[in-house]
Amino acid sequence: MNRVFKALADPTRRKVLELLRQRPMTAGELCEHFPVSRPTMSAHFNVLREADLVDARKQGTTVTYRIKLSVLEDALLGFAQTFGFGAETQPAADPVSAPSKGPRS
Amino acid sequence: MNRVFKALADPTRRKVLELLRQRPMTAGELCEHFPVSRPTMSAHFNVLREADLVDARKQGTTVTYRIKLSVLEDALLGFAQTFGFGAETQPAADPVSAPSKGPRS
DNA sequence: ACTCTATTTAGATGATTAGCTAATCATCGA
DNA sequence: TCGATGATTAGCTAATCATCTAAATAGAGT
Repeated sequence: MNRVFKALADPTRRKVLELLRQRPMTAGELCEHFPVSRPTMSAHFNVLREADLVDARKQGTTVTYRIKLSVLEDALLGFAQTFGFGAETQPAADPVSAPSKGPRS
Repeated sequence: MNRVFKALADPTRRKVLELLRQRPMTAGELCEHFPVSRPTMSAHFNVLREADLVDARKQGTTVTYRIKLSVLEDALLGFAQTFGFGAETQPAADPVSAPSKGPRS
């Protein structure tokens, strides 16, 4: 869980997660949204992957990243509950695990 | 909001917040819970204060820290809502601002 | 096999961070 | 005013971090 908070500490990584919330995206596609080099973005992806916040799937030459919403939810709401707020939750619209959409990890 | 997430990135600071959730505590009192030097803790307090997550009140020679639950809640749940979870919330039990509970200033 | 494209790895650099000790500041009680 | 106590500031080191360029890896198409 420490890794999750560490991962969330960087605004670039938070924005990556927000982009992935809309739909899975390839590394290159994600890179286009940021003014930093590709290797830098790759490093950010690594941090997110080590925090288990995203899933990377290689298809041919491209890598598609997919947010793992449940991991984010568990960390965020688990922590929130420690402080007494955010007790009740509904699983939320999940473009990844939604039926007949993307394959789940 | 970036400062909040930066502040939450350190486990010591997260634990400080959890301690302060129970009741306001003085700097020295908080220090007793951690195996690091007082100046180090003082630096952590600064980070928390700059993130507006705690309020410091000086009374004589001691400084009492108090969590600002609403700031934490806004950041945490605001971010959570970006991802679709944690939509409904109740303000949560607040030992600090609750009437006739903890020693108020 | 060659080449083009997508992505990651290697290696370097400057900035930030967490930690320490020693010193300072501020307040209280005698 | 002096000395003790609680807390912070100053100044340092070691480690981590975000970033870069250049090079390596891995498929796909010709």
